[in-house]
Amino acid sequence: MSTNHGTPPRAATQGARARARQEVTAAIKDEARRQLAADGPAKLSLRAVARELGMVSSALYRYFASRDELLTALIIDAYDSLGVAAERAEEAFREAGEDVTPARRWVVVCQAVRAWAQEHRHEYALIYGSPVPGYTAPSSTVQPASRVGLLLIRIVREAYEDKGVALPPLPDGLRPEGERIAADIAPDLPPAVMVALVAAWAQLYGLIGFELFGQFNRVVDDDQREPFFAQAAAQLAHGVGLVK
Amino acid sequence: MSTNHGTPPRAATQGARARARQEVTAAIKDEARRQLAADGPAKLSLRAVARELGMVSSALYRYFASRDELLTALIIDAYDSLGVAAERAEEAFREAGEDVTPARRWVVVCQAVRAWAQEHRHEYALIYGSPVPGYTAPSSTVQPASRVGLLLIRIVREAYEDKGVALPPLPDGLRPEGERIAADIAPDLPPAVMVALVAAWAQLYGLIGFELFGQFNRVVDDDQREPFFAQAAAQLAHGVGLVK
DNA sequence: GTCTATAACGAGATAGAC
DNA sequence: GTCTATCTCGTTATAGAC
Repeated sequence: MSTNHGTPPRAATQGARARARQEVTAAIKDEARRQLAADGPAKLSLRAVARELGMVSSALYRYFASRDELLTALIIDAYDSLGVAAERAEEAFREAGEDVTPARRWVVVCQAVRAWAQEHRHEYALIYGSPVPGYTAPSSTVQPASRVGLLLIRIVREAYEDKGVALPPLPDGLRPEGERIAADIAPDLPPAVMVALVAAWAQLYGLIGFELFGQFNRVVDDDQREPFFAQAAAQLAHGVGLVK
Repeated sequence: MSTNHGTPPRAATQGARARARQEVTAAIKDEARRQLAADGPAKLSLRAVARELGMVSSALYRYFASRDELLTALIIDAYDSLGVAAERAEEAFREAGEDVTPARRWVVVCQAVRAWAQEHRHEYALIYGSPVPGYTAPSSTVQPASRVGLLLIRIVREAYEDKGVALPPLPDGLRPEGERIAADIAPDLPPAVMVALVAAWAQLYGLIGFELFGQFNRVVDDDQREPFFAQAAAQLAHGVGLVK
């Protein structure tokens, strides 16, 4: 209701404050990510972050109420960063590409996830690695965590609308669960597709995690991992019914 | 050169010592596994293990030269325990089962791995979860780590010998790598089979890890996870060319 | 030879008084 | 916000019991 004529106007003052707060928040998270890379999430300590930033530990509590809350912020940031990377890659491919088939879009998304994981291995470990002892993720992480999954669903859905999806029917025992998953997430897709999609989604992270965490070390040559992954991702696309 | 007539004979004496040593070693590892479950591998502490056992920390060094060596022992034990579980399940199925097809044997092994992972979630996290910060596994872990993989290869090989494997050829770019993997691990199998096998192997752990680490929480119903997994494992079998 | 206990070092975290 | 006293940790040196 009150207008503001003064200098500096209230909006600017609040803006400046908000900006400062945002900068400190960002600095805290950056330093926390550095410690994540060095010592892993289990040893993340508010005190150490504060020390490194030249602050006193109590000052940090103005920005994050607890270590767990800082962890949650890092997790949400990681999911969002991964989601944005995947979405951008898919969009760029769709806009620039010739030969845009659903299967190719699927592979592009898989490759984007793999690339992000390799550029952010510690954040990847944070969200898809072992759970942090003593920490349980709050429900605010659920939505960011689903971004990549929803993108994959969108690709399959559009292929399905164009009749570009072909899958054998589900075994009877799984039909009800397939219907439930579909009802929850993508009511327009048949149960068999949803079940295959959830499996492919998990399998994608098996491929990426094995490579990232060294399980391929004496198995797949370093310079062959990219084509190997592309082949496996294409097989996953086939597994959810996307035709070549 | 000196013979021993006394009682107890040397063999028994050594046996007793060796047995005592083995018992203490086992107690140390048991307590370490307990701490693994409570605080994760990053916080595993020799001192805490010693304290809990009523020993003094320096005494532990008679059994493990360092904290990392204790970790290595736990890792090797976990791989071996998992390998034995998978091998036993497969053997039991082969001996008792009617309808023993390669695809069914494959699914049985996958289910055994999943069951072991759920009964030993912290050991599973140790070997297939995020790497432990500051620890790099020595080469002595490589052989135990390959037990399950070799079992899966054996199943596919026997199916291949019976012409029970059908796979499309590899894309040209991956053929050399497929040949290299085959030459290293299973020279009698064609490159396309080996590439598909390595991918399926990684994907299996994606399924298991997602379920274990909570990624399926709002996606697959608790009581439907077993049939869901069985279906996915059967699809993996199909992916390596095992026919129904 | 094999084991355990004492003591210590250097580094880091933590709690609380000020 | 600072300082200090008190913890933990991995690891080693040493001495003595069996």
